[in-house]
Amino acid sequence: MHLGLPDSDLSEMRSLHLFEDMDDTHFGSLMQGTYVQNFPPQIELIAEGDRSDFLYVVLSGSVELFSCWNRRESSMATILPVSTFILAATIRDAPYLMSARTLEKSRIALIPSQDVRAVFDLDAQFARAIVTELALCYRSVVKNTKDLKLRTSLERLANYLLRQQRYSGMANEFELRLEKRRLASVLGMTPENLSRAFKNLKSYGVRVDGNRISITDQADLEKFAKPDPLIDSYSI
Amino acid sequence: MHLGLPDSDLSEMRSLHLFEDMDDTHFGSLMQGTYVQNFPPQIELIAEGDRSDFLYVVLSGSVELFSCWNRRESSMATILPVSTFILAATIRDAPYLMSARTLEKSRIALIPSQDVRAVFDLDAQFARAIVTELALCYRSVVKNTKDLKLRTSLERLANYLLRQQRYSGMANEFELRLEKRRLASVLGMTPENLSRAFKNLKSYGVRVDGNRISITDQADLEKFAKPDPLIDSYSI
DNA sequence: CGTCCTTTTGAACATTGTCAAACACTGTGG
DNA sequence: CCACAGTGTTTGACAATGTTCAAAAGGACG
Repeated sequence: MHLGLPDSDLSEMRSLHLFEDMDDTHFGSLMQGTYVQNFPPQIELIAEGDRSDFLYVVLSGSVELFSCWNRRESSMATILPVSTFILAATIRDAPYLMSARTLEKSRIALIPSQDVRAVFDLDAQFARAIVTELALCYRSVVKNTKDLKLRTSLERLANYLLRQQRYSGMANEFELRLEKRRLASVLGMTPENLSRAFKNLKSYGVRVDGNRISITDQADLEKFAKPDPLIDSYSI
Repeated sequence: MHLGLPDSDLSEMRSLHLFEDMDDTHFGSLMQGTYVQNFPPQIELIAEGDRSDFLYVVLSGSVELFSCWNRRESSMATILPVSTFILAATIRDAPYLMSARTLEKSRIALIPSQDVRAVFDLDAQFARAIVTELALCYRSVVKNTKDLKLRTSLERLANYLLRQQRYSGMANEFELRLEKRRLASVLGMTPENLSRAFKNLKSYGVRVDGNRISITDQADLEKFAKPDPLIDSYSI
């Protein structure tokens, strides 16, 4: 028997772009089959190749999307609250292309994929929101591809730091929100190479102390990194 | 004064997945502002950063999507008839992330972006088709990212050849449909490196004669390439 | 035939990955 | 409190991979 979600979860879900403008009834029927669960860290939520039975929403904590091939693994993205993941597989009713694991203790909602597809056909606002969201995801993957193909690993790291700095309100000092080994994988390099890359950035005014980064010469770092809105912006 | 499109163009556009199931009236109003043009080879159709005023459809010929940063250029995709490109930018009304140029003499339709967005809200079938198409595009970029991050350039080339072979009906001999320098850029390597990579694949049963590829030891090549549907399939 | 462009080749170089070991940090259990 | 194991990070030496530059070879085309 399904008991329904707590109001706090419901209102949090409702505030997501994806569900914001949709009809109350439709939101209700979407939530009917939805359940919310707490997961400990390092739990594998889905494996690539699995059938896409659910659309996932991270309510708190964080989730890593990663992929494997031939005993190699690569970190593809980090999902922070509140956002969905694995939307495209849900839409296409196709197997997941990426695996997902919790990075920390996380509260996660699972919405049955077939309900998402059904409500899509009923609710034009919801359809509009899904398309907008999906187009954003698409563009963020394209930016990532440009980052990978047009930049060296040192340039990728420099631009990553500038993006994180912007995220932290342009402070000269901020914390890496990712383990270094995971950051290395995100940037498409080995941990050893990342360690050396940090050293190389010293000459452009980057100090590193554990997870604490300080940018001592903003102009110099930017001159080297050459950030570009068509690669490094979040929202455009 | 707009004269309307020739019937042959109209029916070709209509046969696109994107427009197949939509209402006649809506298709008509979408086509009203659309015009079709023939372009010579090597014409730059759009530049990254431009406002996304049109959704493009390649009716014949071919188009390369590419990106630039810091005087470097990378080939992102090749668009073959009949398909659209730059859909996500159109949906989000955001600047293009990629530039596009014709590779050969091409016939191309331009649909005003605002009309696409307007008809999206009127026609549920069309909305559904756009989401499905966009999800497919998203997944193909994700696969490309996995290819780039999880494989060496030699492995990428080997799997590219296997994909092309499948595209050519599993023939043991087929033609590269891309200039080698362009293929190198698509695969994220230099032309020199590609040339050497072809040589290295000799030991896995790959013969190269100009643009003609023959695979003399299928099993051996596959054993090396380890193709994976979650990276190398077109449609899943 | 000469010109332009692509492709190939060679050699030097730069970057990145691998492996092994040292180091640092964390939390556990004595 | 300390010793210890476990994990993540850094370092060094080396190997593999990829790039750059220069030059030669091959094709397409006027």
